[in-house]
Amino acid sequence: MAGLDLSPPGRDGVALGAVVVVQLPGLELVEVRTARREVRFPYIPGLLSFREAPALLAALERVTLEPDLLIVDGHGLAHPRRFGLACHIGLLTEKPTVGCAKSILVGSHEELGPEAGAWVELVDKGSIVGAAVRTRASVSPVYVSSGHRVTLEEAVHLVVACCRGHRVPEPTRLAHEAAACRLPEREPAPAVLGAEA
DNA sequence: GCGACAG
DNA sequence: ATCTTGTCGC
Repeated sequence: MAGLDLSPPGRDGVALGAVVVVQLPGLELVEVRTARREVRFPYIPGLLSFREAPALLAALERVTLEPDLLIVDGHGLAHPRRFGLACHIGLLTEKPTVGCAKSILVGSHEELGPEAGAWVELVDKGSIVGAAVRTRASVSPVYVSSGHRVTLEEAVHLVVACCRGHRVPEPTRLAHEAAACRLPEREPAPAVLGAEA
């Protein structure tokens, strides 16, 4: 699976899109790619795709492995038009995609259990659009929603499965580090015939 | 009209 | 996203 994130644009308007590929179930880091790109579109709640998708797609084009799933730092269905950044990325890449945001854009939810793994539905205008998920005890939840070709339940379980003691799932956290130039680019290890045996 | 509002 | 120190708790 892969995590995607974008650095805030610098004063020159250039941002760094980052993709990290990790391997389940151990979450070993196998590839890190970034792409510099000028970001012109302003941040407007609900229109994040137009600002972030180009740089993220540019970074994705540099990835040589074929991640089976993408985790995006933003919402999928949990969006006013039910089509957040995770939906755009998923549709354009044709890959199963999960949205995992750190705050709510639309919807509300009941209290959820304090233990890691607890979750409740996120509801907007009568529709279940996502879930509030406790990725770690004693921290505020993250907000998970389907981006593309995943059910909400699958999305929740995947996010829970790739958390390692932090509030944010590991692919997203590592992508954030890479976008901040704190994690160097990495080539995937060359595949050697018979090496898997 | 007013407030809320991913990153 | 950023502005921002120390502090409380595991």
